Amino acid sequence: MDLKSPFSSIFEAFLEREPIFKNKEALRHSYTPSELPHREAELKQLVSIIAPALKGVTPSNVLIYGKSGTGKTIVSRYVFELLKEAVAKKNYLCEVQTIYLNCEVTDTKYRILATLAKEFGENVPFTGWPTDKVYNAFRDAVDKKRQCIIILLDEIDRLVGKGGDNIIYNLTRMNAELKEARVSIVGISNDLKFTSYLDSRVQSSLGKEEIVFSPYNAKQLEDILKQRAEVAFKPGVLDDVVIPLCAALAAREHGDARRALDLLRVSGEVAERENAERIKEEHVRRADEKIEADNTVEAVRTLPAQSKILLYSIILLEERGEKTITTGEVYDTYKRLSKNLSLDVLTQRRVSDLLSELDILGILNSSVVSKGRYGRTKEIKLEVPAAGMKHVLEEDPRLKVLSAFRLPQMQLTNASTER
DNA sequence: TGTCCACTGGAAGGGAGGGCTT
DNA sequence: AAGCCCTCCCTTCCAGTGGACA
Repeated sequence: MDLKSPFSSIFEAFLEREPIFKNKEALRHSYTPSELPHREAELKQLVSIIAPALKGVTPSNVLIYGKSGTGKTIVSRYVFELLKEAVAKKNYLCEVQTIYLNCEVTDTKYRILATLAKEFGENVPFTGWPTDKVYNAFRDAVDKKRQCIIILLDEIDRLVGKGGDNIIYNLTRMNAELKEARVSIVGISNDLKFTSYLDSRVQSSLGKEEIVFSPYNAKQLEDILKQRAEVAFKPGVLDDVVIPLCAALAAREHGDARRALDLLRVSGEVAERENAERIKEEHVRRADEKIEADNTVEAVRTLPAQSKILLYSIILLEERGEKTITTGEVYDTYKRLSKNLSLDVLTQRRVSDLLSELDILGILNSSVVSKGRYGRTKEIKLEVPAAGMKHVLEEDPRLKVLSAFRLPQMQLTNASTER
């Protein structure tokens, strides 16, 4: 290849460009900074609850509440790290072990017990054993020696209603069965009302101590961003307005520090892609839009096939100019599309659940309305741009043929459902 | 005032799919 | 291979309901 071609310098130019970032990792959620601004009080509170473990006294169970991005996880993990360091330094009376579990990932009784048991060297399969057996394996493994186990259950509210409340009960009652070891639970929940769904015995045992993380305000978010920006960016690349703007935009969303960090990082990426030397207000604005759009596209792309068809049905109805879209209409259209694709047709009951899931994802908005004599139904509105989403859906090879599908024209009378 | 529509949403349970033990 | 167990997705059944209409 002729290296004098006009493209030959493209890579060099790319490499020579002064990057904006010094260490982008500092803006990731997983990064643990050396200090946690505006969370000193919560940190001390948690330390004071857990510290007795070092003296061989079983710490009370703790529940930590707060919305997403208020620093619950990072503070807890930070405290766990401090605890580990303390244990490593001195020979304390009691051995202390900490375990972190995210209940969004590990969301069933079986999986939690299996993960815990594995943590203690037990060989438990992904599935197959009766849950009691896994529990026994875990309990016996823990009880082999005198030690204090502190289990951090992140997003503990995810366990409720999936049979997982049972596991919380088991874990909180476990000490009664242990001879040598002691177990304490630290639960982290986004949902303030979460305990009300629990058995009252579990409620009192789990909520012995409670710590509430209030949302950050814009000023506090600014401090956090400043601290991270110092590590993440080269000096002088940030316009003065950038950090306050990121903070303000994130504060609008219940003071979510994660959102603020994402915003700052994506702003940097947008600027970098444009070969800009500094990050300016416009980059932040564009980053904000990009994050929003990316989130929904990703959510839609990863939907199961049936939900995609359902969403496609709603888009078609909206394109046809329906002012109000009801469950019945969606189900009708969905049936046609599914038959068109020779896929199984789910029942209306199931479809109703899928619609609720789409609602929770923020892809659509449904509200139950009563039309008097004409029954009760959900009124459904799309929360995403129809045309753009149609495109995303048609990317799915299974749905591709639907681009040729045409809905019959709107009828003047409310035709009853056909079979 | 009662009726009745078009659903909603809870409960129970079936069965496929994964994986174990004996 | 047979007999279990767990999870996920789904169906079936059904009581409940807000409000327009007769």
